[in-house]
Amino acid sequence: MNTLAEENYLKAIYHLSLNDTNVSTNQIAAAINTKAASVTDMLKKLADKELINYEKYQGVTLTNAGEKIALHIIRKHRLWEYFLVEKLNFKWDEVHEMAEEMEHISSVELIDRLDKFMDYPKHDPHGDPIPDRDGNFKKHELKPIASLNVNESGVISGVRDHSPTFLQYLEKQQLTIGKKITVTDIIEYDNSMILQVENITTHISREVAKNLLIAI
Amino acid sequence: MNTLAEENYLKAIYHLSLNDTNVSTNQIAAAINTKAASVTDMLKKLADKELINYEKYQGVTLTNAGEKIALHIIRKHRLWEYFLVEKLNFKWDEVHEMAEEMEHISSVELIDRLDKFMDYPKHDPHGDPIPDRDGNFKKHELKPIASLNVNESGVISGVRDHSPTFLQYLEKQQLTIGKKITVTDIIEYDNSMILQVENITTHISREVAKNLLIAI
DNA sequence: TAAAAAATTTAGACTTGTCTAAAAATAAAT
DNA sequence: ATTTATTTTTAGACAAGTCTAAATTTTTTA
Repeated sequence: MNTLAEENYLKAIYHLSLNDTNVSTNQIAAAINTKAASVTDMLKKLADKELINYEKYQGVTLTNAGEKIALHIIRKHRLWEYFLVEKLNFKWDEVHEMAEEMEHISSVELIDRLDKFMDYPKHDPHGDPIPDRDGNFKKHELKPIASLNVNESGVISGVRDHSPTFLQYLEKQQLTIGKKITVTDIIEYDNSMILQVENITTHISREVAKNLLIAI
Repeated sequence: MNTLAEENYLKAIYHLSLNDTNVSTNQIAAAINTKAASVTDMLKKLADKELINYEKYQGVTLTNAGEKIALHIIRKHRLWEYFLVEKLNFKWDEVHEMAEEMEHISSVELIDRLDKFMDYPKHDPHGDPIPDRDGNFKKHELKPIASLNVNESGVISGVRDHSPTFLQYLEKQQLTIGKKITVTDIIEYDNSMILQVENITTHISREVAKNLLIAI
């Protein structure tokens, strides 16, 4: 088994890999809240274990083995988040920190039974896909509301910013997963958007529109 | 917050305190699977934090603060065990190791909601009492089946040995929590006992009779 | 009650994961 | 294409938790 620190590095590298193929030392340091020197040390260990491909100064990629571990941790994180929201009635902005601890519980059998108990959910409370036990998931293609034109519609299906502040704001505006929205107007001056969310009208900034995703 | 190691020491000391008021270094070392020298080191740290009363060579007791932490960990352990058995359908001999990890999840709110979700169970799958959020529980008085005479009865309410082997044996003999048993005979030769368990007759050794508990 | 045995503590070392400060390599800019 | 700035790595140190071996204290036993 891997240590808690190793798991956190692999997870961070996985997430960063979604934006950049090669992940840099500084990116990891920022993501994991450590110093670059500490990251370098850990990268050597992970490379020794053949969980990452690492060449000095060149950044890293996950090996298949490393990606498998990362996806298993992400599976656990997202299943526990689903559990916390659906069974224990937490709000979607409250569950991240708890899941951050729970994702390190090791039993595979436990997580498979949890999955079954909740009837194999496909997405976590923020719309992120839950990998199956083999690490497979279909990444539903999403695009920001910001990419819509006037009179176009979509179903809210994910967020790009997972911060509690943003999630709380969305909750208050009823901009939650599954809601159908239509862009009724775009204000030229600041590119902010007027949305029709079911029978409510909402005005969101460009910033929000960029971070709120709909299914393609 | 306390480290994982500290939590494990406090828990071990609590359990050992139930049998001996003063817990010795060697007892802790055995319980926690470390060496006596390591225990001494940790005892100093716990004493500095005022979680235990420690005087060199004299063994330790928990302070109120230490006991409170221990009871909270035990609360979490037992609630998770209950969850694993009642919600995820694990058997009572399968859950200890998993709960051993889950008991260190820190959120108090999480554990209180879990408690509510399961409708405030009073005992874990092995019959051990679950402390409430303040660390209170009524320790139901139990006695071993070995203390019964012929024709006396009782309801199985706990075990003294929590090992999977013992639990599996009991399961097979249908000697599980809540079952009513009556002693129909005691064999003079080896003090083994013949039990009537609902409509089944079972023969158990003295050893088993000592480790299987009924409500007084 | 003095010697032997057992339990406990101290001393010193090791591993994991982190840090700061300095050195080296890469990337950016004039 | 050099110099400058940025990024990354190395070197050396530290805290937590553990270990072995040796020293010390307590307990047991003759």
